[in-house]
Amino acid sequence: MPGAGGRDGPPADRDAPPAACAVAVDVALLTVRAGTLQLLLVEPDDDRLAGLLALPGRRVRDEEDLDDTAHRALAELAGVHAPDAHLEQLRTYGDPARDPGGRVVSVAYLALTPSPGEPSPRRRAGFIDVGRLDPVGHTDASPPLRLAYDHLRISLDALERARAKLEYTALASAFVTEPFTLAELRGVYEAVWGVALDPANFRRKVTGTRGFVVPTRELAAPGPEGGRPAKRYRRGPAQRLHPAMLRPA
Amino acid sequence: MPGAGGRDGPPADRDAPPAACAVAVDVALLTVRAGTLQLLLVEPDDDRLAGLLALPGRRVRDEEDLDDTAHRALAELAGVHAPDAHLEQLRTYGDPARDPGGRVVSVAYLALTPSPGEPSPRRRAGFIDVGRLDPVGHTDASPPLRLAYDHLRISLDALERARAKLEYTALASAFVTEPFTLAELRGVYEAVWGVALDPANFRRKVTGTRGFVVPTRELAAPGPEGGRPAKRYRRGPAQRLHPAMLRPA
DNA sequence: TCAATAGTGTCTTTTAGACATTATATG
DNA sequence: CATATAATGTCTAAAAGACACTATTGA
Repeated sequence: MPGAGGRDGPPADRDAPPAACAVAVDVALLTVRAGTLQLLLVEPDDDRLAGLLALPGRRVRDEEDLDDTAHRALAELAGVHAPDAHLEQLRTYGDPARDPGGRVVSVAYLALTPSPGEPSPRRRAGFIDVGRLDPVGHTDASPPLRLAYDHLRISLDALERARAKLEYTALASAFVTEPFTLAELRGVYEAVWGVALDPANFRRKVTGTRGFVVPTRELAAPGPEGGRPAKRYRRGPAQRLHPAMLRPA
Repeated sequence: MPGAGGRDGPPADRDAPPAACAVAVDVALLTVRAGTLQLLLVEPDDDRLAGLLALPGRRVRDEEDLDDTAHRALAELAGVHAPDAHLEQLRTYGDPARDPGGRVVSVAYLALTPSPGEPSPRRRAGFIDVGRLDPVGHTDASPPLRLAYDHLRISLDALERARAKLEYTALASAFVTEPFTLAELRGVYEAVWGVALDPANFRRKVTGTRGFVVPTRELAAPGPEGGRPAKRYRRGPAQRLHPAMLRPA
């Protein structure tokens, strides 16, 4: 609701003044590296949070659009400059107690990018395998990850959003660089969903969905052990998949 | 991003102070009445907005959860008390220029309820047919509706969200009161999507999806012109539909 | 009886899944 | 040649869509 200036009518209806309010943006950036889905995390500067990891996040500046804050958080805190990344709002987390230091309403974003070739992030930032977010099944070699604030919940929500959106949108191509092979695209689904897909049926589904991918005339170089060269494709204009590509039960 | 208190490290990295920031909640409440999908709108108190309609919205109070603000906006501005309504976040609108009176970040909600028996809202509030939101196809009897701020866009986003969610979730039952007949549930899909569905195939789909609806032993009274009495059902535990009920092309 | 609405059965088309087969590369 | 990966074809099972048919009410 806008109208902060003068909308709320007679004094009896007027809301309480804003007092100590803060709006921030936190970004859950997912990428596929080495066949696994990974999440970008940073070490908070706050010493009171030593030993914890957090999503990159920044306060929203005056006159700054929320999307710009998201890009700035990635750049300033993780050295990630990804202007072409897919960026969408996840949801807004507004529990009054979510930050013990004061009320902060956080607009969480989901970002999807192809894997940066190098371990790009400068600063104290890096990618973790999303499997380490799972509250169960940890080992000595992979202790349970501790995230600051409610960032574990945000991360899990982002993960579920990404998994769900692969089903009914063409978003998987946001994880690969153009041009790409269908094996690469299939690898995205397999990494995000954690399942193996039948290459033949996957191909039939993808190429049979109008506008999902468009073929080029290029061929990819085979791997070191040979194999038929794969055709390369680019993203098509389709946003939604009809019908959806359902996760195997 | 929380950590308003002390997270941002050295002064060089510190974000600008919050200054004049405001967070509000706007609610797009949809219901099905008389076979059509309708949206709840109110008249803003602000005289500068005379002639416009708006979504019910309120500032978020200190220590108030966002969901609570949504319920309060419905109650205070439209007299709608619907604690059991389906309420979910739509997205957050943060364009610095969206409110000419000052920066207001608005967390928009989508609310779905069964039709209130009476034209319940007190105050200057009422339901409009969502067809009137369409930017094209207006007549003299139905002039184009003018909404305040960016509330037209929010309303259209809410509409599309509701339409999409009927496909792959069991959310349609949020529009009907229990117990309900399958014809009533089908009427929800037809009103929200604006299409006619085959009763037989709809029944097969709904009853064949585990946990969507559970039968009772009750029968509904036939209409004034007769007809076989319909069985009544209640909502089942399923949240998602597998596979989805796709909108007809 | 008829009209109206609820519910069932059946057939066809489409889509998904399993998996065999062919094609093109490396060593 | 063998092996590896890409691409195509075929069969079966599941689901969607069209629509005939039966069931139960009011007038």
